[in-house]
Amino acid sequence: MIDRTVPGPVRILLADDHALVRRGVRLILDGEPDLEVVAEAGDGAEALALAREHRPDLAVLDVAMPRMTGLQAARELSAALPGLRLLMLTMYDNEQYFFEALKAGASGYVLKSVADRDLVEACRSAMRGEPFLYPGAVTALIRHYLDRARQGDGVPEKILTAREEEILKLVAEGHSSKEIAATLVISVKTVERHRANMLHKLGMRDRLELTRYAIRVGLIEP
Amino acid sequence: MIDRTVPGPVRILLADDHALVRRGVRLILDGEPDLEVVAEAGDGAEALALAREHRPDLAVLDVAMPRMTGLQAARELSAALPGLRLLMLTMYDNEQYFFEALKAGASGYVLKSVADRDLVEACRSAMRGEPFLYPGAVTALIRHYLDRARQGDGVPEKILTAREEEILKLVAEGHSSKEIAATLVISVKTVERHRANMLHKLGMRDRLELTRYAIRVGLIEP
DNA sequence: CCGGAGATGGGTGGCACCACCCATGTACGG
DNA sequence: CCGTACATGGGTGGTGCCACCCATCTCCGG
Repeated sequence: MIDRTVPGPVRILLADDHALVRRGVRLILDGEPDLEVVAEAGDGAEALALAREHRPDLAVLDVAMPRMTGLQAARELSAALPGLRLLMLTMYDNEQYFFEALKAGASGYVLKSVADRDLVEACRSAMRGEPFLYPGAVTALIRHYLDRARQGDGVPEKILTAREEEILKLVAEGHSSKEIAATLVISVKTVERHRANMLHKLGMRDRLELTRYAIRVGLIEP
Repeated sequence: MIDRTVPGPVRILLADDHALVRRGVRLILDGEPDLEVVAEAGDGAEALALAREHRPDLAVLDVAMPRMTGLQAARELSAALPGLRLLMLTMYDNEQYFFEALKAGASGYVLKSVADRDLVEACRSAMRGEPFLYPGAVTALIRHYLDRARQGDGVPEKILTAREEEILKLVAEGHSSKEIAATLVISVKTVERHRANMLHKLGMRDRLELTRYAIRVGLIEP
């Protein structure tokens, strides 16, 4: 554990599939004396590898990345490097994914559209162990709390399981049940079973609606 | 017209809905002595207004922006400010889109994923009146040229007809052929005919791909 | 230790989608 | 005035999606 009483700069791992965004984030963060980007990853898998290598203090992760999403990466990183702080960076102000991010162990959630204003502060908050919530997230949090208080029931519950999300991603990318079954080495019926469960859970009618949902929540790009 | 024989820095209008991307692009461009960002817009409409106000030499436009897409903005800007150079910035390496950009009057097309490397060079190419094409675009261009050379016909022209676009919108919103037929007061077969024509034109396989296409080009929201 | 949740797999049937085939009418430009 | 593009409509057949039904196995928590 790094001795935070005599702090050097916070060592940051940056993961985003767009070099341009990485460049912007790096310039913003490296402009601060107490923050330093030590590694850049272009996808979730690379982030995981680089985190193991560089042991950063903080990981700033894009939610939507190829191969492994930022949320999956966050879960893996949490498990692999327990002391690591996590900050999610996203294009979409989506309530569901905001809660997923918190559950995946993220300390904060910053919208790309306002990131130039909030990002540095979010990093510092994360390192102090405090959550950082952009204003829209606070609104979502309050609305969600009120909703549950009104209905009187329990925790937000994860809408989709990890396996379902995996299959949703493939469905939304346009793969047929047969293709997905081949990819995951399971039967077509199981793929259809998962897809049917998702349709039921989300109150949707077909894979087209699932696709738009996946795009909305940032699981895939159009 | 500015006198390019005694050039000051190229005055650039930057339009992207993500402040973070704008920040990155601005830092990259302002780091060059011959380039200067004079205005930033968060969407296409704002870009149009700022272009009228600042009369920049070059506009760097994100393809996907809220309210008015970069392509729409490019067309409007071309019409409003004939001398203006245009450079499109995009997340998607999509052939169709790339040709739309060229048709909208863009001098170049740069992928965000490689923009930190290519962007400055693309700006200078645009100001010299030369096209800038990232390698993938060159490949697409050659393939397209060969396709047309083989078939012996002319310019790409408008991809979809007005009626097709109308039907695409409904398809992408998730309506079935029967519903669309009822809405437009035509037969189911005609709807299917139009849809099949679109699939053929765009080289796609099913309505799911059509949906993503519609989202990409800003015809509908996810 | 048992119940629930999750992942796995199978069968049947209806319907939408999609790829082929065919045709007619209109409008516009060479 | 004729060809081409566009919109219209019909038929046939294959395949995938989706809604139902059924089951087994594992894992975790009460």
